Amino acid sequence: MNLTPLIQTFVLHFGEMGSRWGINRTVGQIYALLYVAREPLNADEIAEALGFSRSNVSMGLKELESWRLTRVQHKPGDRREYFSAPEDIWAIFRTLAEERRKREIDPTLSMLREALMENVSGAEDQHAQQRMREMHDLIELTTNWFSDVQRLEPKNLVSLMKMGSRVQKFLDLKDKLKLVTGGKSPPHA
Amino acid sequence: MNLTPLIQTFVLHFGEMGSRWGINRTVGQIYALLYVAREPLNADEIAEALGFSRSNVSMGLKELESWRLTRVQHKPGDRREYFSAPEDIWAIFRTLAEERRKREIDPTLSMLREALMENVSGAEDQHAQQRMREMHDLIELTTNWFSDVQRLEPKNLVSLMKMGSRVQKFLDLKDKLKLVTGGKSPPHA
DNA sequence: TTGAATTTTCAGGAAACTGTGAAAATTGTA
DNA sequence: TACAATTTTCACAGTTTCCTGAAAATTCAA
Repeated sequence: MNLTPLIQTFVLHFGEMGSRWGINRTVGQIYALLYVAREPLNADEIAEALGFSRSNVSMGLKELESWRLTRVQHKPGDRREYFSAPEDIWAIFRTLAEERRKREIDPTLSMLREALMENVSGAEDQHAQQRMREMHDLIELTTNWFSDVQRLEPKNLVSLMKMGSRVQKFLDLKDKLKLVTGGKSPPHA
Repeated sequence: MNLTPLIQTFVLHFGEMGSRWGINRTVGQIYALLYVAREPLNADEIAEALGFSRSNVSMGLKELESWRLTRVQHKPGDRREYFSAPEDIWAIFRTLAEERRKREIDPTLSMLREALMENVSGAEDQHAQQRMREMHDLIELTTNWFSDVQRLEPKNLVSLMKMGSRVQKFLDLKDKLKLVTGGKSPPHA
């Protein structure tokens, strides 16, 4: 690895973290490198910088592409592809959340919905269905809310977050004044 | 596995999902089983139901305990320990979030803070530091907000979530009326 | 079309992770 | 204290995942 110590620490950390998240070390390191790099990098430069084989880098980049986390561009007079991470970290965050939803949450919700359609009789199964319903409702509520909120302008999202739990006071306000919504029922209810 | 088909599907699904999340299959299946079980189960019952060795179950349960996701109780005249998942799924969710924060987010924030303290000169490192700062700020903002919001009563949390992005309208209201906060600066700013 | 540059695929060795049974340790009771 | 019940530890065999180099495929310029 011919990286500055600063960048090396960062890259190694995300390699480790990746493994805990079911993402392989190579992929974590490649993305960490792209994320901090000043310029887009080609596959050879990545392999060189991280000490991985060229083919390993190729597979890692494909994996990242399947997550829509990279941008590819070309330089004039150079056939090689140059990879980078998006400038906007909120965009990265959103993409990550969308992909995880598609790959993990949605299949889980489908499985739960099918299980809840079953007509069961035993007390064991009835209880299990009740628990699955609770899980289904929680997952559906939180993910719908998450994608709702992510549609806000980043600026507004930040100010919402900075309010933290004081947002509650506005909900109380709403209950008292019945303003704005005029009593319409909420979505996803 | 001598489980009803309904429960078996659920258990197998979480075994698979677990692997994608860096949680091993055994642990995922054990927790799925505890989650839907009507009664607390002892280790032998779990091993029997899932077809795992007794020792594997023992290790899986220890792992779950280290995540604070299980409750242990005893039956009168029976020395064995009986395991269950908490009744309240919001509590499970909160515990999971707290543990992940402790294990993954906090170490990452420390690493980033240390990297940001470094006094660097090269343009490469200066850019890297800038990117790390953006990441640090985003992680800190979202996790602080998350733990703030999780302190709300579940009932209020649910109504907040059901509002989705319409919460924005209340922020506009705040800006117009300068009510409630009276212009105090927000936390974590 | 040819061929050099580049990327991708893939078989198989290396490394990491899992799951087991046997043995050790712990726990509770007589 | 002794001992039976129960839980935990651990070395190792089995399995999965990772990574590589060699070969195949693709791309593009001449």
